[in-house]
Amino acid sequence: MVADMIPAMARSIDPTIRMLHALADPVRLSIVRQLATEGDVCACDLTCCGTVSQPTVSHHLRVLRQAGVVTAERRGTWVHYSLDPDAIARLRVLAASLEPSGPLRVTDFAGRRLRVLQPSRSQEE
Amino acid sequence: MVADMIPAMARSIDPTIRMLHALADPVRLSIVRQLATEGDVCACDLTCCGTVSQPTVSHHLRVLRQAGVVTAERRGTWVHYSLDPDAIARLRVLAASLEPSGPLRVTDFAGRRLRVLQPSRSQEE
DNA sequence: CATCTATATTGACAATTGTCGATATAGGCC
DNA sequence: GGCCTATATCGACAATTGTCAATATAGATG
Repeated sequence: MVADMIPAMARSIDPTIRMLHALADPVRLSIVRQLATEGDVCACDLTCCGTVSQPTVSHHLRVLRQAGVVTAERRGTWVHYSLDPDAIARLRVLAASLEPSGPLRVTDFAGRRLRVLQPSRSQEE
Repeated sequence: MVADMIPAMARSIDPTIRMLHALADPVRLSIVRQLATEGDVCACDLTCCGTVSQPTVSHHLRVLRQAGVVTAERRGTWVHYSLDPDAIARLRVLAASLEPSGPLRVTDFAGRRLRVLQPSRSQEE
């Protein structure tokens, strides 16, 4: 119905991108870390401990939900959030797939490096 | 000198956020995956295989460099890019810290769940 | 029903982002 | 020096994002 209104990142086909994007925000990563520590947190606690407004927290929780990072369950008036273990597993799999010893890694040609230069200073920072 | 011109995300204090943000783009994750597979790739190969222009690839490589995800070394005319193993290690550590069995995890109260509701349908998707 | 609290949505805005064409820089080679 | 190729930067633009105040919705309780 309102499918055309879904933002591009939310409708990105690659769930890994959606997960990374959801995690790549200070407020959202803070929420995720709190959920990882405390396991099951009421939205009101997430609201109170942050530096941003309640609608902003609600917005970030929606982004996390749509990315599959968290799940929500209503308990009466309150809504409790938890990390989705599958999402964390996907993150671990991603890290493993990028690891130098990863399954698909083709080794670079041994010792082929000619010299190592830092990228010219002016462009960094 | 031009310090005021650095975008907010690039000067984010949390290197984890910078790394996640750098990975949370289709073009950049594609580059990172190619580097994970092939190990050491010339920028010209990254340019040719993509669907975006050369300046765009160069821009994304800069984002990845500034986030510490990749390193660059010049070999004559060419610049070869590699994944920074430290960045991948940081990603693995992050995944581990979010894992349900993670070190800081406080278990949720056993069996305390009252009921499980999907968030109201209209807001998802 | 009315009222209260918790959470979500809407609408607006400034800031950031991804993209490109044009241009600049750097290195190799004649 | 001049020329060629590879890469980076610049300038501009549309699209997306994070944020808030205001409002709406949902559930509990009187």
